[in-house]
Amino acid sequence: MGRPPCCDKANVKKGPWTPEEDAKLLAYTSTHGTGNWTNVPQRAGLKRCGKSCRLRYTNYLRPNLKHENFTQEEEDLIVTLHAMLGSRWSLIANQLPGRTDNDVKNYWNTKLSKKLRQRGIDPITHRPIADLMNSIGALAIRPPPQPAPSPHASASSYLPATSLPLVHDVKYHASGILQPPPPHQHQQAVIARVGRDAPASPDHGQQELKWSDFLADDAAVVAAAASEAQQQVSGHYYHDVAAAAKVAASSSGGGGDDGAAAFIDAILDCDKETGVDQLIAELLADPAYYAGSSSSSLEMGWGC
DNA sequence: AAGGCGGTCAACCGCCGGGAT
DNA sequence: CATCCCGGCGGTTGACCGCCT
Repeated sequence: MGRPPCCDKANVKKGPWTPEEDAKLLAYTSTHGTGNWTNVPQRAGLKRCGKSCRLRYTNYLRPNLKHENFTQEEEDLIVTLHAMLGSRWSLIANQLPGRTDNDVKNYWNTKLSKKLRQRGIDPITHRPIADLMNSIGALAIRPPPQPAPSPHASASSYLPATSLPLVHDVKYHASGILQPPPPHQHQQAVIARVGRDAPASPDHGQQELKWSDFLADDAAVVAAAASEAQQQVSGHYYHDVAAAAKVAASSSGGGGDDGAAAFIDAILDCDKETGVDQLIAELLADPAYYAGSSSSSLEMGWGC
């Protein structure tokens, strides 16, 4: 059973907001602030649901919102963050000052996902569609699971083949939109910006980034994925995040934004708990990993 | 000129987490 | 501890607009 409606639907206006309604809402919020949305319609003289008022304010009327088109830099950041965070639009929007989660979500659904598809990238996994098709084909003909690996077996046996790059996926889609600079510099620059570009949080009701909120879920997914070596796609996704966080941590020099730092710390903690940190360390030490990544960009035809 | 069609985006819906009681 | 209520979130819808035939 879901929550009961927050207001009497029969007496509530729906649909597009009129300039008069906007003016009333703005006048109210400018003098009384934005607390307790349930009471706002009544006090502001609006026949709207409180929820509708909140949405109108946060998505359209709120000060400092940008209403112009997304810049190339913003596009790049959205794609990169989507690869790391998935459809956690509010988290992504937090990294784009003046943009709302609704803005980012709409822009992704209407423009960016298509753009990626046109470039041969699957917008859900952020991997080359050709690689995905290869993976599906490989899974279909893969022999039954082998007995448990020996204690000396390389951790990379749990990881995707080198033809399925890990953290480099971030570079993939980013460079699909931007003119790609040299791989490692670009990769670090984009990821490091997640911390640097955190909003200045002009109001006192600063919304603290809760990066760790989603980590538990992802870690659970990863743990399951790690236990099933065949489930390479989801495992791969987590490695993207963890490895990207390591890159960000190493490039940030340890200081910087609290939210991003907490995010990175939480990921590193998860790494230790799940043993993924060991896997990544071994992976990064494997020359084949780099060889695989460099060829992938060329395969995409974007030529660095 | 008009109807069809697809793209865009504001707004709504229902679920969830967390604080208050 | 259970329940209620609120704010927040992601997914979805539908109105509007421009382009094409």
